[in-house]
Amino acid sequence: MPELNRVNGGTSTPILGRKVLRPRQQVEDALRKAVLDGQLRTGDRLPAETELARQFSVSRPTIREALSALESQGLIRKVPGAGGGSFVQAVDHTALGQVVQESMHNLLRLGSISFDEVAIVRQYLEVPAATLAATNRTDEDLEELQELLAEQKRRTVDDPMVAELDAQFHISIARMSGNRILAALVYALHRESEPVSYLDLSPEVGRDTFAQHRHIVAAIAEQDPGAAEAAITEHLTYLRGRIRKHISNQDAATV
Amino acid sequence: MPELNRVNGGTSTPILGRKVLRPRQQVEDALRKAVLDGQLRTGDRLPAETELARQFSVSRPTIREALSALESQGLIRKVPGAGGGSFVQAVDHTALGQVVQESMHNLLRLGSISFDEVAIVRQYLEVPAATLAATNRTDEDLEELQELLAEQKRRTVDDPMVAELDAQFHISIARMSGNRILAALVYALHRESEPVSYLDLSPEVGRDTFAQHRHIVAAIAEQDPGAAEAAITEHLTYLRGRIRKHISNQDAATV
DNA sequence: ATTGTGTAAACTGTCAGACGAATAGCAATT
DNA sequence: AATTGCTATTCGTCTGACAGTTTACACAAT
Repeated sequence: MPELNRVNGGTSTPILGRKVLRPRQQVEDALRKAVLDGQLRTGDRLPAETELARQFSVSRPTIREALSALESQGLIRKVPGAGGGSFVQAVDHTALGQVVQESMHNLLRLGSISFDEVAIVRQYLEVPAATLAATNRTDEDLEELQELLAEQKRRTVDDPMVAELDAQFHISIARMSGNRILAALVYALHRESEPVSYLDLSPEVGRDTFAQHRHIVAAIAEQDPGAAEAAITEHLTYLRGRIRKHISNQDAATV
Repeated sequence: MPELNRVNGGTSTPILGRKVLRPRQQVEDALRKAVLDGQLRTGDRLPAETELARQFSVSRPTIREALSALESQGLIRKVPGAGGGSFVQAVDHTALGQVVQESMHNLLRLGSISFDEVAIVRQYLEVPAATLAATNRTDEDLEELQELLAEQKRRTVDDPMVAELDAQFHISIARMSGNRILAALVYALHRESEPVSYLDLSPEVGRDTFAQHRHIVAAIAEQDPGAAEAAITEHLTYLRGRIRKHISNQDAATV
């Protein structure tokens, strides 16, 4: 009596019994495929929910559930009102950054990961980001960094904008690396680790970090990857010694 | 006449006009908050949809839409049937890995990012992963690596399991780093870059990479981070020169 | 010519109620 | 002990309706 399941590795592929796909799942899969295969392009408008319900021979709530899933993934955007509908979205690497940030935010809240883990991984990626930025930056990139520097120079350490400007500085460098995944990950990691918030920020530390930022920008200006790597490494090492302990953290704190 | 909007940075916080929250959004936010604040614990069962509809004074489809959003985020799991319902899930860093993998998969399909970007970032993270694994590995970790090595030794380069065993090898090392974010990111980056699939895999290359894997494991066994870093760097450098060009890729290919 | 107001149309958001599908638990039968 | 049948409880899907939102257009007022 031959076995009715074909054995493949550790799992069995049934000959007869296939897992049925529920209506909502079929609709969701079909629409996602249309988007990912390029059959639907960015900006294209999907038919109205009532029309999709007619085309797929399902009820409108089933369509709604499938569309909501695609919206959660960022593949479409829903617009109410006349001229509304579901529109295919331009999905780029910033969607990855946001999805990572949101997921890490939840995990931090749940205690599944720690700030230290976030901060350490951020540092692993900031070094190559600066190095690549030195190689790949444009003139406009450089101007932008210099403007950020000028804005930082105008601030004292008690200004609430200091943390935001620092974030913009590092996130911009990652963007200028030319590697979009690096940019997305550094964005998310930076936003979730909030390094400046945990820094013991005296006026002296403010001056030191500003000088280090200037060295980083100079290396990027000179398009010198080695100098950029050295400058960012020095900056991160300096900061590592000046972190207040996290209140909820039992381990040695790092930024 | 004072302005009715309080200006804060580039955005305005209205004094009077606040963006209204739709019923579904309120329900979703309330349930998410209950999970993230620890009011609901892993394994807890939420009330039935009809009961939640009664408690929130909304219709059941509205509850369903809110629950579906939470399920998309991995915060709950829905179970049909008697004894079913919505259960709070244990969310750990593997959820981050999956979310990143899915997002990157879509972005690759859409052409928003390239394989090279994925592969390069993976390499940036594999070096510290091996280094940390040398420091933080347990005896069980080491046994697992040695078992993976033994399994790899049994395979010839045309065996379809070679790619999977290589993936397991690298992903396991990242897990042994003890940094959960690193583990999650390396998992996703490895799964999406599929390095072995793009390798020009001759028997000689197979032997060389196996020897390199053995050096990596030896360094991890000795708990020597410097040796682990050197071994993984050598391995990645070796592989970088032996990649077939990506079919859809215009740039120089790397792994 | 420009601005403001009202209306209609077209879409999504939500509601109410019903039935189908899936599942666990329990009792009866073999 | 294993199998089958039944019941209750939940989620999944359906139908139909109304509410809310938005755009476009027509018309009146300036």
